[in-house]
Amino acid sequence: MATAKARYHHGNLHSALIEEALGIIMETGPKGLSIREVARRAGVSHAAPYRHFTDKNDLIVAVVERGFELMQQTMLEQKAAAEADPISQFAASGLAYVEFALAYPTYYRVMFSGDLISTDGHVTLQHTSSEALSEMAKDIQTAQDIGIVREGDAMAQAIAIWSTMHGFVSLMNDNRISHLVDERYGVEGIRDLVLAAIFEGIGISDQHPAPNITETPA
Amino acid sequence: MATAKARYHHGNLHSALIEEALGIIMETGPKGLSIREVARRAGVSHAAPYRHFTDKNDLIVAVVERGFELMQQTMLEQKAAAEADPISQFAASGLAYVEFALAYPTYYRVMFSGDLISTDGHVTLQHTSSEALSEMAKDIQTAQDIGIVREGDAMAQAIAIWSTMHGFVSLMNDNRISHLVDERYGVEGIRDLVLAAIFEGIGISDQHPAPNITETPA
DNA sequence: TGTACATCAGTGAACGCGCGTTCACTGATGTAC
DNA sequence: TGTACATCAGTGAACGCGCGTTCACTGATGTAC
Repeated sequence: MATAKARYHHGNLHSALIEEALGIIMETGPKGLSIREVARRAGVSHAAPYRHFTDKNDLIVAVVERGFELMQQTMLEQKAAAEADPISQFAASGLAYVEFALAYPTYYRVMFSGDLISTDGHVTLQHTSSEALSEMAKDIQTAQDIGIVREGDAMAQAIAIWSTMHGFVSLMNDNRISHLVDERYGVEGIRDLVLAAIFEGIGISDQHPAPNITETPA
Repeated sequence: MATAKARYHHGNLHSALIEEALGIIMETGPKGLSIREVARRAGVSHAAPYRHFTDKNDLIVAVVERGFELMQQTMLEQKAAAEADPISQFAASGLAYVEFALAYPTYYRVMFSGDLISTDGHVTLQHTSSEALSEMAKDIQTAQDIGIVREGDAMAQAIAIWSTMHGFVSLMNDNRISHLVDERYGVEGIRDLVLAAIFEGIGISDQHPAPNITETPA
C-alpha cells in the first residue's frame, strides 16, 4: 500500500495546489507565495505545477476565484439562516462579508488588492465584483419599492455601502483602527457601530427598529 | 564645472532617494521598488543608499511618511481655501483626501496596505492615522454640539466616514467599480455620490442644503 | 592663508539566495485490439 | 484476459535573473592649528 505521498501520480494535484497556496497566503502572507513553495508543500517537484497552471499568475487567479466562491457561500448560508424579512437578510449578508474579511485578512487582501495579479487576470474577477454589486443594488431597489429604505439611486447606495464595508475591514486588517478596538470598543462593538452607520445612511433606522446585528453567527 | 551627476558627493542623497523611490512606486508599482533600482535612478552605486537608510524597510517607511505629509498638506490647503463654515471645510478635506488617493493610486496603496512594510515600521504610521482620526472625531463632535450633525458617538461616525472614503478609493483603484464610471457615472459623479452618501449618513442633508462638493479644486 | 588629518559619503566587487521557467526524461495509467 | 501503445502527470537538472547586504576601499570635505 503506497502512501499518498509516495505515489507517482498525485491524483488531485490541481486543487491540492490551490489549497496549499491558500495556506501559504494565510500563514505567511502574499509575499511568501511562490510556485516552488506551493510545490514543496504539496510534496511534489517544483516543475509539477506547470502541468496544471500555465504560470504563477494563473495559479493566483485560481486561488482568488476560490476565495470568492468561499465568501459567497458563507454569505448565502448566513442569509438563509436569517429571518425572512429583507432587512435581516441584508444585515446577515453584510455581517458575513465583514466576518470573512476579518477572519482571513491576508486572503481578503489578495482577493481585492491587485498586488499579486496581473491586469489580464482581472477580467473574470471584475465580472464577479460587478455581479455582486448589481445583486446588491437590486435588493436595495426592492427595499425602496416597499418603502423601507430611503429613496435614491440604488446603485449609488450599493457603492457607498460596499465602500464602507470594504474600507472598514481594510483599515482593521491593516491595523489602522485596531488600537481603538482594545482601547474603546471590542471587535464586535466597532463592527456593529459601522454596520449601524450603514443602516443609518440608507435611512432604515428612521422607520424601523435596528435589525439585530449583534447576534454573531456560529 | 562638474555636473551634478559627476560629483562624488551627491549633496542631498537622502531626500533624492526618497523622491526616486516615490517615482518608482508611481510608475512601476510597489513590486518594482528595490534598493538597486532606486540607486540606479539616483545615479549612484547600489551600496550608497546604505549610508542613509539602514535597510530597505527603513527607506520604505521614509517614503510612506513623506506620503502622509504630502496628503495632509493638500488636505489643509483645500480646507483653508474652502468657505468658513464647518461643513464646507469638512467637505473640502474629504474631497482632497479622495482626490489624492485617486491621483496617486499605487502610492496610496503603499501608504495604507502593510504590503511593503514590516510590522515594526508601523508604529509611527499607526500614530499618524490615529491622530488624523481623533482630529476628525473632534470636528464631528463640534458639529454635533452646534447641532448640524446627527447626535451619536463621534468617534464611531469618524470611523464610518473614513471607512467609506478609504473603501471607495480602494475599490476604485483596484478596478472594482471603475467600469461603472464609464458606463454610468463619471469619476466626479461617482465620487460625489459617495460623498453625498456620507453626508446623508451623518444627517446633514436633513437640515442643511448639501455643500457644494462638485467644485473640484485646481 | 596653508597644511595635516579626521570624517564620512560613495564605490565596486563579491556573497548567497530563492525565484520562475524550460526541457529532455521517466514512470504510471488507461484504452484499443 | 493479455498485450502494445499512446498519453500525460511528475521529475530533476539547469538556465538566467535581480535582489539585499557586506566589506575593504577611495575620494572629497571641512576643521584645528
